Amino acid sequence: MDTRTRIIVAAMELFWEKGFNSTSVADILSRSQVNSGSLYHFFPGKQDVLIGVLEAYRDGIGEMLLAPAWDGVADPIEKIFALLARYRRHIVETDCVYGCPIGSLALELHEPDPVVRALLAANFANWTAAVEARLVEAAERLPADLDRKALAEFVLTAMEGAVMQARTHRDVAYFDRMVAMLRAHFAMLTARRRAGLAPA
Amino acid sequence: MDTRTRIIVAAMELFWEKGFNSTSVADILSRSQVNSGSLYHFFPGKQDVLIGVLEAYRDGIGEMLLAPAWDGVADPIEKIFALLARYRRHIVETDCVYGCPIGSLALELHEPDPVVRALLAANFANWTAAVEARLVEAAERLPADLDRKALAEFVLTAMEGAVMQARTHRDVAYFDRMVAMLRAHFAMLTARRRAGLAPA
DNA sequence: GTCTATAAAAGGATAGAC
DNA sequence: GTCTATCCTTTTATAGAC
Repeated sequence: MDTRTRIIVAAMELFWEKGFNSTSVADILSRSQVNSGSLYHFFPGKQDVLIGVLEAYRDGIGEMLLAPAWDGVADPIEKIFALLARYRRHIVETDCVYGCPIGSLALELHEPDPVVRALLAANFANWTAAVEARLVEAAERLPADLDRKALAEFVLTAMEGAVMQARTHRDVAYFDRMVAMLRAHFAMLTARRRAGLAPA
Repeated sequence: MDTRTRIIVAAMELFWEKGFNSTSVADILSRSQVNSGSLYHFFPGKQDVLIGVLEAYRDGIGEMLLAPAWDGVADPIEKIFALLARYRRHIVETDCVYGCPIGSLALELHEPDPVVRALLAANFANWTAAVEARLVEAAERLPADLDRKALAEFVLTAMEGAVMQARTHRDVAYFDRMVAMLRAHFAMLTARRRAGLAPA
């Protein structure tokens, strides 16, 4: 693994574990086994390392997140819940300290520069686009007048909020209850489609 | 206003504007017009100022948040949406940089000490308890088998997630679409109650 | 309880040889 | 591209007079 990549990987881990502000450049150097001079050769400053990390998340969403989550799952709506199940696994495996790396950075950085903010937004947009595509695949089971973009975003916001609650309360049950509510929401939508009713 | 209160108020504002880690003790001293010696007379350290801030939020939820939001609103379900409208106003008034002060701290602090974590959890618990109480008031319009605690938490998680999205994209529309989805959810629940159907 | 001065450490970033 | 040494600023916290 080349030096630049080692730095990005180390920073990715550290920003996720401790946040951006609580991670020092010394932390990154120590974990990546790189010297100060090398890091500043590749990156003008700490903020540019963050940009590299956010680009890596953006470019890796398919391979790192979606593909593993959807392995062996064919049904489009089940793919959405399989994605949520992936987050549940992260929560359990970290004893409920898991935080979505993008969501945590989005709330930690109060005055991000435009490039950073755009990358955070792009990461969220890719996530919802992937969910929205599954809703399009399942179109015949959902109400014809459904706002698919809004529902895809709703899944993301519910996931982010639930991760926050599970983490704060140190209890996966908060995440599970969110999933149950979303399941109920989808059940009511498909019921509405089957009944051929006008919008509720 | 006494010194201790001035410190808490200044810190409350600063933690909300810049976050905990990005606020220095010097920032708090400057805004509150207090000297170093006085601050450390009242608080052992910066973290204890945070504890004071979280206690103030916890003790002030009724007066600072719920009462203003519910002024002139009688219907229990509308009170829930009036609370969300309050957040919408904050978002608009801050040009979409608004972040929920508790939610932001919950994600920024990756290894909070037990007292801080418990206070964050207590703040969330009070919020959902207030929503849950409105759901109890509206019980006759909702399905009998509804998990009211889960729905109250769902409202909180959706709000937190939507505030995150609106802020990251710098666009209230993300918040508005979440509210529309929640409205649809409530509409489907009340329709289910009126139809007297079994759980979807 | 409040004031000023300052200690002690950590942080981001740079210099310059190799 | 990599190495070591180091500068400079910021930050939390303390000392001790009043």
